[in-house]
Amino acid sequence: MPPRRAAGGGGAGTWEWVFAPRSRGERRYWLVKSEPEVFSFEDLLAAPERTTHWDGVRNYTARNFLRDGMKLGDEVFFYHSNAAPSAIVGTCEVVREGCPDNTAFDRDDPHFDPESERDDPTWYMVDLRAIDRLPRAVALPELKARKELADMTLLRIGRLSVSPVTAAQWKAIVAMAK
DNA sequence: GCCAACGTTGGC
DNA sequence: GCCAACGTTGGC
Repeated sequence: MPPRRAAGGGGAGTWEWVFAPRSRGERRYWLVKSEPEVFSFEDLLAAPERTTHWDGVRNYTARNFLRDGMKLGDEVFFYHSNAAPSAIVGTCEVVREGCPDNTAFDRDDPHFDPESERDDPTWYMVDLRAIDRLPRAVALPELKARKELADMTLLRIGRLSVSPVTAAQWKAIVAMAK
């Protein structure tokens, strides 16, 4: 069930549907954002094994999705933010589940966080492998125009860089991209 | 624990 | 470049 409200970190209960136990073999869906100027879907396709660490996320709600929500084989939309147009452009899959984000321990990394300890890490990442470009990018205004996507977390919480997607939303968007 | 100030994200 | 949204910080 999608969230009733766009509440962010607030009560843990808001995100119960995301962390609820899965039925056997159940696959779930997600969306990650990246500014194409920084790291684009093309960059992911060009990466070794078409895989990258999805690190540097410094928001607790997003961290919880990375650490506890995303499981091997889950599928993930790749969204270009701050782009012209901002759009969902490709799909990837989770190839490694949540593990500590080492960039938080590196003084020279822009995402260094002195509060995060190696034996009790604050921040987590997953590994994502590109599957494919969408046949057609689906731009933000198109998403907003669809009634059945009104509850989509991407549209509700603008600042969240990792967000859940329901199976119905996934299906609708894949159909839009044809 | 409240809330104002501040910083960041990201659409436009 | 502006600004709305909202998460985070810190004073009290």
